[in-house]
Amino acid sequence: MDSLRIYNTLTRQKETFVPIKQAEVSLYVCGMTVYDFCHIGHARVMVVFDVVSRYLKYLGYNVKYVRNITDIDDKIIARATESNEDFKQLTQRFIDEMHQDEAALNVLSPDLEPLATDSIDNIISMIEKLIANNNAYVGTNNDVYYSVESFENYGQLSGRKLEDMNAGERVDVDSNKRNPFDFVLWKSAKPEEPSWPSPWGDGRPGWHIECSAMSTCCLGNHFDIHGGGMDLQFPHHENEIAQSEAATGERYVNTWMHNGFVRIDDEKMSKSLGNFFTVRDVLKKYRGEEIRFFVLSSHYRSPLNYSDEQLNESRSALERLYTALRNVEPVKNNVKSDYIKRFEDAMNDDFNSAKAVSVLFECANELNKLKSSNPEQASLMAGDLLDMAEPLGLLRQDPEEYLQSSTGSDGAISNDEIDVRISQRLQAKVDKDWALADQIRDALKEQGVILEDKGSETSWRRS
RNA sequence: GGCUGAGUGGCAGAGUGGUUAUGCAGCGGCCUGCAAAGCCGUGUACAGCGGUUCGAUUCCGCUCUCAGCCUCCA
Repeated sequence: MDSLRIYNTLTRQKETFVPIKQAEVSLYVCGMTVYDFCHIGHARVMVVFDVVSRYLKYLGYNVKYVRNITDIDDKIIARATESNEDFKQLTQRFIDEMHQDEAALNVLSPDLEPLATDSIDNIISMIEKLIANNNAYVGTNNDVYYSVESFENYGQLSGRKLEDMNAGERVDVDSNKRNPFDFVLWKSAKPEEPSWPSPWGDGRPGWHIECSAMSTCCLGNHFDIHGGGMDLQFPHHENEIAQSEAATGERYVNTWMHNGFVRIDDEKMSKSLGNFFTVRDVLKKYRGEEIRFFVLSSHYRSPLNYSDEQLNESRSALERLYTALRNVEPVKNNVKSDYIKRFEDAMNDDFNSAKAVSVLFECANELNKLKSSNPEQASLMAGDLLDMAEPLGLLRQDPEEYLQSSTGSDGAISNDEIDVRISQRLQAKVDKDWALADQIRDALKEQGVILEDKGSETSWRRS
């Protein structure tokens, strides 16, 4: 397989990826609503699309990656009221926190991170177009609604028909709407709520319109890839298509990508279920790269079960890869090796990172063998390994530093203390006091430090 | 009720119409003072029932089970 194929939710099949403009890719991903810390589900979106963007660049595309920030909505207003804080202050705080989590996961910043509140003008003009085109109407309560019946292809993405959906089964039907599935474009403000002036009175944008406005503004009316979590398929992305295509008269997006959920005990991790772990929490016990590896160890569309066992396995797996890279000077390999080809085959098959990662392990095995027998070849092999890891955002750290870095646990023994213990043990070894040497080694092991003797030298790592 | 998707060895997780995934764990060996790391060897997995086929875990049908969406959620 020599060209990239991507599963398109719109057609429910893998398609050969052909960008609209040669050598350029426009990518939009629905980002966070910033009223709380990111959880592992958010981490998955960030990592998955970071890899999509990195791999497209690896293939030589000039990528424009936009990921929006939703910084105005009901939950933000509610949370700001709760904490008696200006909503802007609240959202800025969590934007900063989000950036910290991203950095910990080695997620590169998108090229653009537009804010909904910076896009009010675009949102208003898009709503005006929709009203002019008879795709939207002003309700008796002065809210502006999109009329789903006015858009012929409504339901194309989620594969559902208006008549098949059970309106009002779980949520009261809003009597201001002409059709229960009509959705809000502009919501008029209650007293004390943040608001912006508009032709329909003071208010704020509805949830879906911001993404239509920001994506088309940043990437044009018609762009290549739009991504997000599975749960955004309906109604969010369905509504984005309806709004954008009705407003611009053009095809909106070619390829829709949706990542699967993170689960806890076979149940979706979500805010509403309350069964979520924040990235911040998990970083107390695991390295960011371990979380990243965990995310990439399964295909992005599959469910991903979160558990300590899984994270522990990711830890062991990364240890193996970094250990292979120890004591070898990587050299860029100008020949495309078999490993690289197989890696690309895997990634070209709808970003199959799980399969791609397995190639890294085979490469590491080869590297381990070569290290003693053929140092020059080993260097090239290490170069290959790092080249493959790059688009995955893995193995970017110095092996020794990584292996000795903190695993997040509090109260860990310091590097200096470890050095002291090791020199004590080396003396014991010289004295052939094996009992003492073993005792020191066992004690360090209890503190998460593994010693490895090589001749008269001892190296260590945290595990 | 409608619409998706999934069920793989002890665990996790790819993949394939007939041949080794990969990682972790286990077992045996080499190495080591002993370890660790590494290397070598080692596992008759593909929910069930039918069908197509010379041959199916892989294709088709049915059944069962699970998850997701139809409401805010990545």
